[in-house]
Amino acid sequence: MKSPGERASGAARRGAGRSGMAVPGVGLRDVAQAVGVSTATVSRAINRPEVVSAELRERIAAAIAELGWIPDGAARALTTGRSQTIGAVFPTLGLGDFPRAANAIQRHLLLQDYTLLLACSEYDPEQEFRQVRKFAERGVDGVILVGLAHHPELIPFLEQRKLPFISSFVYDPAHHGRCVGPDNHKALVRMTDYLADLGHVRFAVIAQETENNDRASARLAGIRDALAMRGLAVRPQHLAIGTWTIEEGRKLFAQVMDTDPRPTAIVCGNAPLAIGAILEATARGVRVPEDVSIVGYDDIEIMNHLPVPVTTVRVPGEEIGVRAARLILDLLMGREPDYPLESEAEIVLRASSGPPPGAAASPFHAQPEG
Amino acid sequence: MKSPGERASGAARRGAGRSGMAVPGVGLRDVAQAVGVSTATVSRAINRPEVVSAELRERIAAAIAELGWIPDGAARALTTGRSQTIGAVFPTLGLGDFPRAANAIQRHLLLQDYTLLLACSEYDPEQEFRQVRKFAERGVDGVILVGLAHHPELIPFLEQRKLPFISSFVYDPAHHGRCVGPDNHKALVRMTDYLADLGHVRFAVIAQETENNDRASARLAGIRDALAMRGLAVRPQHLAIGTWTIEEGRKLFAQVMDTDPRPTAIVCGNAPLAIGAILEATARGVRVPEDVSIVGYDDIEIMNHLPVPVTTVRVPGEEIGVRAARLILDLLMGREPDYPLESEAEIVLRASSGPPPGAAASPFHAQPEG
DNA sequence: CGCCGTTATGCAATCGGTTACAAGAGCGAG
DNA sequence: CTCGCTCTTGTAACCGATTGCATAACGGCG
Repeated sequence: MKSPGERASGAARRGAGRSGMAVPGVGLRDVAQAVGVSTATVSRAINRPEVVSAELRERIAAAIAELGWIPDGAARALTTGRSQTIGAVFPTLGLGDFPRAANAIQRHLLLQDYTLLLACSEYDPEQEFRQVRKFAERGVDGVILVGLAHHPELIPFLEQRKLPFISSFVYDPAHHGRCVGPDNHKALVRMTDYLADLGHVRFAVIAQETENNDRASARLAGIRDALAMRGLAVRPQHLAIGTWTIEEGRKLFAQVMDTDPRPTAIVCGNAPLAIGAILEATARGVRVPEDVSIVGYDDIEIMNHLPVPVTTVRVPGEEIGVRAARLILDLLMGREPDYPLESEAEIVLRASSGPPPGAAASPFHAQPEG
Repeated sequence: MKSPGERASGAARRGAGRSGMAVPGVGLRDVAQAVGVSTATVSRAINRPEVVSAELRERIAAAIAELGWIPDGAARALTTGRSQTIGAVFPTLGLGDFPRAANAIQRHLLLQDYTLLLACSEYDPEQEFRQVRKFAERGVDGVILVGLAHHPELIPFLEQRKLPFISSFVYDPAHHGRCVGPDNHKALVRMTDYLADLGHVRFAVIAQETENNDRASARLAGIRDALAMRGLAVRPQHLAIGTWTIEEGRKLFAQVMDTDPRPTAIVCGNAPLAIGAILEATARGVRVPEDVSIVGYDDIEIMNHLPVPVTTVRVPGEEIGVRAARLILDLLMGREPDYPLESEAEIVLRASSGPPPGAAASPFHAQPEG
């Protein structure tokens, strides 16, 4: 047996070599040996260059480049206790601003030398919890969730393990510092007010299932609360709940329009539903906005290009993604965030909304408040 | 100094505790101690349950649940040389079937206890390479790329490190076993043949930049080759290259239609371009397909719901995702894939394509070949 | 000329599991 | 009763980096 002092160099030590290593055969030891210094010095040259003499630093850098060495993340994670990794669980990547935000998170994390682990829950809290446990196992340093409603054991799990986490796509003052996004309730209050100010009184709502989806639920509540302020409410037959496909939007549009009295304004809870509603309307010869106003949520590109461009709530997905990344890192480092956590959900006015049928077109009807 | 034998239990040993650990204060040692066995036994109970007696296995499982222990991925990765992690670099998540495929990959990997690291290259080979290097640093066991065209150093880098990798969304017999997806060339040959069989001779193409994008480039080549077989070609003024937005689709549609002679068929290289073309056509009062046929690529939901439903190439994103996940794992394990690697790109006929203006409508014109 | 503070570097323990090898227990056969 | 085999479990080295502490080199100062 060799004494500890005379360990063979990495390259020689591992024969056929385990597969799966970052750089088969090249380890920190080999770099150290090549330069003629200890591994400690090489390690310091990487992590705290200022404590290593300039000349040595250069020789080490040269050797690293020469050997093509890449530090082993697992070993590093083991000693430092940080994996430089953040996990995010999104409901899906096929809806609204989620892909944009995911991309933004990933890009921003990379700038700070962090890597993103991404998973989808498909709106199922069980699955979300499973994904988060997997992340914990992989040793993520923090977790980005979507929304505030989760599996009952999820938050305790994260807290017990002291894993920092934030909620995105949602802002709630009660959770300040732990969430970034728009205030969904406020956004739909404003949208509803805008429509009501145009004179609408018969509102229909086409929205996603609100169970396990606090954002959808906040939007619905926003509509209801804004209407209630004016003594109005959504008739049961004007409330249609479904998924997030265009197909569904068409179906639900038909459903709420086949009622008496008909609604004069339809608020859609997500982009595909709004697209479906608009397309079904044009297909049926229902004029938008003359016969019925239709508004959506999420301003994806097509909203502005449909036969009738759609009035919608614009959620700044890119901004939310970047802030989510910043916030989780700040939380991790114990820094105080110095940027707003609430994103403004802007109401983008387009042709799909107008005064209700029969109302005198006011000369200045299309100005939303604030 | 303590002798090795009398190491304190994990919980007691670490005082204030490093942050960032999966389960602060609970380690394999604590589980072992709780059950009164060695760490080796606990480890075996997890990894090779069959060698541990049933009774003990149960007590260990109970203790693990009791203590809420989760194995530390970094430590495990360090010793085993595998991180149970796969990295994927997609061009973007905002186009076509990419989100669907990403989701499918992730879901399938999770079933096999693997975790997905996801990044986007934004069609920039430099960035793709950077992301892959980052993945190598994180110790991924394999890499899933999109397409066959990459940074010149990317493949050598992966090969040098013996990192298994595959290309997705592309099938090329020359790379059999290392790619999954449709044959882009073949798909567009078929689409072009279909249009030519309808009687079209003046083709326009609206497509993405082909530099750094071998799939777009294969599609373009498919169109050209199919036309050449009939002695036809795309006029320079009928070839418009752009990005992948609806806006761009509208612009390029206008561009190729403002020519003389006009094309009678327009082949679009991706979904947003096709959507833009269709919408611009209806906006301008150009009748589809009476005045011009328009076909697309990727069958995302909206293609079937536009004012004129779009004939398009359906790429099975879900299937590609699942197969990509399977293939990279098979490669990793040295297993032979027992499922097809080439995905059929189906041509979905819809209302946007028909005979060219002036042609006698054949009674049976809309049947594509095999 | 010797003492001491700096600065640069090396030594070796350590992170938390995994696994080769050793060792003990139990059992049937000779 | 002993030998040898199988079945379980324990011992301890090891993965590849990080980092507290020790040490060496150097220079300034009294």
